[in-house]
Amino acid sequence: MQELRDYLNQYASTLISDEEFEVIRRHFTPKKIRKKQYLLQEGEIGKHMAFVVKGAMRKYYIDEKGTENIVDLYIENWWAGDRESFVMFTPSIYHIDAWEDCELLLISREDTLKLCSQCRAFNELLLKLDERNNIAAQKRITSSISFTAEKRYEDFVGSHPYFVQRFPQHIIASYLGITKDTLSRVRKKTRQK
Amino acid sequence: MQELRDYLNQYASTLISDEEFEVIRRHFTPKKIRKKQYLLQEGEIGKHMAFVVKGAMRKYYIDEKGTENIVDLYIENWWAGDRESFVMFTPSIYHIDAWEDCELLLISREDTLKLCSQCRAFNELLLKLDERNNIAAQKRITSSISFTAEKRYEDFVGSHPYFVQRFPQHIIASYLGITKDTLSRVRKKTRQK
DNA sequence: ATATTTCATAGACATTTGTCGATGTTTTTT
DNA sequence: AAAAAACATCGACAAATGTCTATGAAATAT
Repeated sequence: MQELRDYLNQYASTLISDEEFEVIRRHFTPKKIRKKQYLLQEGEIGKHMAFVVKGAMRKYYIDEKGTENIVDLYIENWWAGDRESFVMFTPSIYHIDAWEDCELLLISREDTLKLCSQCRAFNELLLKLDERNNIAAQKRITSSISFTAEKRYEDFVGSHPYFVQRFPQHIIASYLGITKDTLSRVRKKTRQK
Repeated sequence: MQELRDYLNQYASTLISDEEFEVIRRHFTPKKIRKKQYLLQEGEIGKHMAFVVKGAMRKYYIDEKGTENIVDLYIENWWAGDRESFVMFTPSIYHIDAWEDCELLLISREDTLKLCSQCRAFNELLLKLDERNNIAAQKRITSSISFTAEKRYEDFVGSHPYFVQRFPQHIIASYLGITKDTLSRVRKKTRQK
């Protein structure tokens, strides 16, 4: 759990006390899942958000052709989950599975709301997290609607170097909204410079 | 200001009292801007978020070729601003200007934080708003990295019918990350069905 | 150690989307 | 009312990206 505490302290405006952390800790459930296992499957309701203590995960949906379209990637200190399903209690269109063996900390919607009203630090965390997520989402949208494949990849490598080491190219290509073949071409071109 | 109050009540878990609204109201500054005027220009720090009481706005950045790339559109009851610049106090890469004459309510970063800690309803609002924004952003990302131009437009018309009436096609095309010519083709194809 | 699966690259070709210049219409400005 | 600007569409061509099949290397499972 120390990982979560360190993480919270990064976001809180003041250090989290032992008692405070004890309250927070009690609302999370540890869970381990092995490579290739699902945290969430299409059609299910995403009852939990998962803090990634260790491991790597991906979120994707499967289109009419049966192709996996990766929409999110997660490693340590990221939150995995389908926010829409989690908030609205609607069936998810996404799958989330483990790309590596994972250690997670789960929290339910109910406990999120409870913690949020009970614990100042947690409320703050959520606000800042969403803020950060929104900023990141805006950047990703800007990039995906107006950059070429080449620039998108450059950008990605620059801002997420760790992801490049943890996931193979065809996964990253899909995350960027291009095919593995196009990514391969882009990399070749870059190499020649 | 009634517009803001109605809006807040949609999000608050309980109706907002007169005193409470008075506190909130005091933190906002009304501002009118005419068509084509800027709310924010590239290089400036986005010191305010703007609640759109009336009118229509767009947010875009200008690339090396001098092309405007629309990244966001706003009409009544939307929040306009560059969140990154607003939160981090960094110069914005975006322009935000009025597409129609606008009535806005501005709030500064400082006042946002103040209100947030003073007023339960406002804190709740921010949480829910960010939540909704994140969900919408996820959808837009999913759409822009994995749908064709045709499906993206269909999707857009379905979820934002009002925008279609307020903005010309070349603006919407840019928002979707395609050219006006491609959108014109897509529409022609759809018409023939 | 061997067999199997996953991964990255390549080339040929198809499809989608972008670019550009032209045209006619509508809207706005003067 | 006339002139100017903004808008939507079109066609021809170019560029970017997708599709598919094949190949060899690397990683993983048996």
